[in-house]
Amino acid sequence: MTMRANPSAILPPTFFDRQAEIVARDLPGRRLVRWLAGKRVALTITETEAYLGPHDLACHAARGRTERTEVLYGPPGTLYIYLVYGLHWMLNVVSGPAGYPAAVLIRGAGELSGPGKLARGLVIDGALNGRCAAPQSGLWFERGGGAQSVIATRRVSVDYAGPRWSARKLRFVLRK
DNA sequence: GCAGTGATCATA
DNA sequence: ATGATCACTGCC
Repeated sequence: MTMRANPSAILPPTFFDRQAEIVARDLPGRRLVRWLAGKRVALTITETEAYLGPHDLACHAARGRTERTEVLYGPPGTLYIYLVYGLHWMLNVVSGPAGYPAAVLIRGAGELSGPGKLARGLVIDGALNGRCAAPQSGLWFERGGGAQSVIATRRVSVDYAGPRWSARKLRFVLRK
């Protein structure tokens, strides 16, 4: 009989109830856990990006509350998963208080480098959109080491947001 | 360098 | 209904 997760290791909604920038900086080094075909797959998060809210022109919420962005307004720890370029699913976690539309994009974990490859590798798609990051959804986060050194850089592919927002160092990469 | 791919959203 | 855009990837 295997435990799906050590309950005390699971990052609870309160972990995500902080500014997206703080959460994004805190996640590298922690574990992304996926329950797949009766097996636990746990990968160390290597790369994240913060999308700060309606004022952040790179954030989907900057273009208003729509059917797609609705889950961004949900409680912290909600999964926001959407398709981009018709091909790639993006895994995000809603951060900050309920009603405030901000999120953290998980860009890499384990050997999976790049958000599209991460989702594909862990069999993540729109079926998880709007679910809570918890064992019952089959995808959650655990403490792990954390607190290792993290490098902040500019976010990828957000030039459309203009120089002010594309210049912000809101991408966080685990230093090896 | 740039094509593929289709949901989403604004415009009408 | 139509067209532009896109938080990417893989191949040239």
